Amino acid sequence: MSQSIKTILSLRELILSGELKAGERLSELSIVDRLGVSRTPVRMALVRLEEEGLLEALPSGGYAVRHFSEADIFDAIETRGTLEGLAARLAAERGVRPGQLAEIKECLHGLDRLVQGKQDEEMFSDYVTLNERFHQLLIGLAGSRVVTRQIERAVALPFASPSAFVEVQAALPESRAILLVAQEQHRGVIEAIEHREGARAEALMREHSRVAHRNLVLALGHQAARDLVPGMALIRKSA
Amino acid sequence: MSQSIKTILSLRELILSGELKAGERLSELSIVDRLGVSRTPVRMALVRLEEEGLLEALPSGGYAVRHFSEADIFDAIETRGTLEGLAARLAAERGVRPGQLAEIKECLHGLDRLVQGKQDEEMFSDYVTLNERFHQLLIGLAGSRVVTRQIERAVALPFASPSAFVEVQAALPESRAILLVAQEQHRGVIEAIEHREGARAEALMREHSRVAHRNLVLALGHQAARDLVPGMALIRKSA
DNA sequence: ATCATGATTAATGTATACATACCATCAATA
DNA sequence: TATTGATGGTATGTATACATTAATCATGAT
Repeated sequence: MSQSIKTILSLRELILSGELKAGERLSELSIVDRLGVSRTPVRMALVRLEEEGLLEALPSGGYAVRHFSEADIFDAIETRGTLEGLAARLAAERGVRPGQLAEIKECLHGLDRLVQGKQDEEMFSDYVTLNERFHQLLIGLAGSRVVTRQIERAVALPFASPSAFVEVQAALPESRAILLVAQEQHRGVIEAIEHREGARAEALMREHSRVAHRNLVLALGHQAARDLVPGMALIRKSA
Repeated sequence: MSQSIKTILSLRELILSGELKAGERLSELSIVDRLGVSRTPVRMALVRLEEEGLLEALPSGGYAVRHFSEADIFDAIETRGTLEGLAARLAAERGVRPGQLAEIKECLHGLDRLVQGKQDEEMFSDYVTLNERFHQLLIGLAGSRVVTRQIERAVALPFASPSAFVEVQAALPESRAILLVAQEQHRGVIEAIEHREGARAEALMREHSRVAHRNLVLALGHQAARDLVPGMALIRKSA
């Protein structure tokens, strides 16, 4: 593995764990000292993490750990929902190949089995995997490199991912109900795409993203659940 | 001006002008020879242009000039419209400060005066400036850093910008009609935001982006107009 | 006391030497 | 003849020395 990749992974971990505090300026040399690689891969990692949204470039040069408000998380989720809605609508309007449909339906049935089974840790872990796959496949149904790329950027933020709040969900009493609702939305979107119902597909996908909104609000209420939100270390009350 | 910035500007120009052909692989050394800067700023420029969407990273390392299909342009415009629609809806739902509203209304009236005046080169040049400003201000009305950032990325592609097809438009017989329609949409969006009509604001902003769709189709028909489309050198029939 | 100005320091920006991985070409052997 | 291996060249990856710019602090004058 290259030094650049190693540096990206290490830095990302340091940021998400809160070891590097939000707002903190990151000098290249301090990272060199900390991680033991030269400035070149460090610079590369800083650029990539800025692109990812974890860092912000300072006007005078250099980078600082970005901080987010609760409103930012909300907006990131809304943005993802909007773009996934676009993907779903395009898929419905343009039609999809039978093979693709079969593939995502299989994924859908896998999720069905999980949701109907008993809820233990393994189940939530499998759910995350299958859920990510579902969203990935759905984006693929739109058949658009441009849209795919844009969504990839939108979900790069740790709390914007479709599965960002599943861990939180697992700790909530409402978890089964939420899973059932989310799965019904999965089913509906595929049905809408199959029937070429663009508006329905879009609306459902948008609403689906609001499951994350709800989980966010619930998580912010329960102190225990807060710490399960990925990237929570970056959240500040204001700004 | 830094060497990195100079390299980015030079490379972008070479790519958009078609001097570097779509699909062509760019080795760092060849650029070093061509532009007379060292590998370090060249590498930085390559990373930034990949982020911008003009280059694609090859699996084996290195970069190639990206190429686009007509469908890609279409999707890029649709993506921008969707995100600007999101911004308009959020602005309407959340409300905007009177100062902001006054500012964009002033911009709107400036556009009014231009559209009603006679259409010469200077007018189209001013139109591009004011139109960019209008879109910029509108995005600001949403008051969301996350949404702003996402839109900035979406319009980075040369043909995705709100003003990408204005030059084309100027060369078309339908240009006055198109300008009038576009301006009516501008007016309607602001009115909708002012009246807190989220759905209307979103729908109008989406439809507004389809002015670019129409201009694209018209441009592709007229051979003379084709060359006025920014980034046309990157367009290939397939892929 | 405050502001300005200079020196000092520390940061990023740049160039380049060196390491390494990949690819193509050619030769040798099965 | 085909396939495999060795070998060279060319690319990117990395480290680091050097240049340049920006921030900071101290010192002086107003």
